[in-house]
Amino acid sequence: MTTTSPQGRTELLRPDGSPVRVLVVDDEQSITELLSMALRYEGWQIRSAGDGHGAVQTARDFRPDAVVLDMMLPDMDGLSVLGRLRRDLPDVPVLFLTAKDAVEDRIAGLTAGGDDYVTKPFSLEEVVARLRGLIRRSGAADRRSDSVLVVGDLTLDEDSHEVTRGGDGIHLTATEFELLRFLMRNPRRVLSKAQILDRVWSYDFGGQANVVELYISYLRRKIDAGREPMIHTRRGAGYLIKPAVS
Amino acid sequence: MTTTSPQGRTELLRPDGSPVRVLVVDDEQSITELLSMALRYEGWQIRSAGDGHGAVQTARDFRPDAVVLDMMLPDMDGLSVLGRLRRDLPDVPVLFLTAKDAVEDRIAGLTAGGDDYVTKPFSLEEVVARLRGLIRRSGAADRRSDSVLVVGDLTLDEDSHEVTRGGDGIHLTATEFELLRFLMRNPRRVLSKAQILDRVWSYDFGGQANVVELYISYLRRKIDAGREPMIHTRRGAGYLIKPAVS
DNA sequence: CGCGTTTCTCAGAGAAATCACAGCTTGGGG
DNA sequence: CCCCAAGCTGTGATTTCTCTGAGAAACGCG
Repeated sequence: MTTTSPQGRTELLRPDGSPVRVLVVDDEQSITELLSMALRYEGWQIRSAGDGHGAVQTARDFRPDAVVLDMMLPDMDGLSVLGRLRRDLPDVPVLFLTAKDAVEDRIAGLTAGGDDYVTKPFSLEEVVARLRGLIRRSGAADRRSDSVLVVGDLTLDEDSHEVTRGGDGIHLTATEFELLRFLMRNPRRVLSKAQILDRVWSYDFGGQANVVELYISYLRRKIDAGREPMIHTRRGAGYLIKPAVS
Repeated sequence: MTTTSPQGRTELLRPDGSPVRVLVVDDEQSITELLSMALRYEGWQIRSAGDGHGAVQTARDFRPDAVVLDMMLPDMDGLSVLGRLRRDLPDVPVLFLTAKDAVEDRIAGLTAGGDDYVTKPFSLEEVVARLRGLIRRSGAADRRSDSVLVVGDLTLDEDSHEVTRGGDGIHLTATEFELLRFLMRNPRRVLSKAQILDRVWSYDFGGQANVVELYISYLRRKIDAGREPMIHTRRGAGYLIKPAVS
């Protein structure tokens, strides 16, 4: 089931109308806090744990609809945690967090069962999007909710990563895609550069805030080129996207 | 929930009808006083603290619906305070105050959970507006309250920053927008130039008082141009806005 | 390892917004 | 009806913000 919040955002709900529950497991507190904050803002109910034992225990009575699991925990390795989680909750989808340089083939096997993973450092948009996908596909939330965002004649498919405007396919790079997704998930709302940076770029990004300007510029070339513009600047406030005709 | 006060102002209330509670944390007493005064005037219940420990303690039993938090406190850094606040009040939205030049220096992740920030020196209108936005979106206040101010055929959307009169879109600069918002939040009420200056311009503004006249003039060109005027001068007293037909 | 692609920094051009100043207009008290 | 204070607005200097080209560095893939 999906409902539309007053902000115009669509949120996932479980079939019985209660909020989706997500368990976040990471030993770095800054990470669990960051994730908890962002995921709560999605309207989900969050619990967090700092190690494998805590995770298994919490999962037992919290019965989450999805788990975010760091593969590198102090007390047990990710696979053991996964095994024990699955004993209690056989169908819960898991989003793994792994270091960039971690052995990819081990993860590959794990994700075969419908799970997914993101590498650290991640961007919140990425984590949220993948979690939404996992939950949607797991059937914990209404399956009718689909993965295509539409604003005016612009469409973005979160599953296939396909973007079209007026029917024409548009190729975007990964960053461009995430930026556009964030804009399209908040249509007609002014988003500040800080918000965009916090959401679309990795949490450890230490660079210049004008990357946002730069990527907006790239997006405009691809999305708005020669058409009625959909991406607008609110000087001193931020950017927003809205249907062209308005 | 929203109600309309006798003066014609719309104020946020909590679902149970009690006033919204806000905790203000800053080490400069002049700032906490300035803010407390302005926020009380919104009909909110205010407590203030001068350091991190005080903030955490006060938050514990005051249980605010929102927190205004200076990032630069004498006893602990902003992030620690945030962490402890969140332990007790996981969902409370936070409005950060930061120095202008510190902006680049890691606001990272702060706006990610739906929080927001303003840079010092700020204008009271800005703080109030952002707090209202945070509270509205956090669900502490009734979600029916929306973000559009309406006076006669003039509308102002605080989310999209869109302004229309009689259906026609009107482009305003940042300062014009804030001035109009202040007027529209106080329709049919005379606002003195001093009030406007205190409210719409930053607290350290040292310029000529006639900027207000200047910006009223700009607004009239855009809002009233060729139409029945809505912005009126009360010579010697100030300005007011009201529906054209009266 | 090499090549095409993507990400990001830097810096300059340009546009827009803000504000001071000054001269002009208006309203109303005497 | 005159005059002055209060208010209005044109001009232009200055500051601030945004856009974008060029190129360096990092990445991904064969």
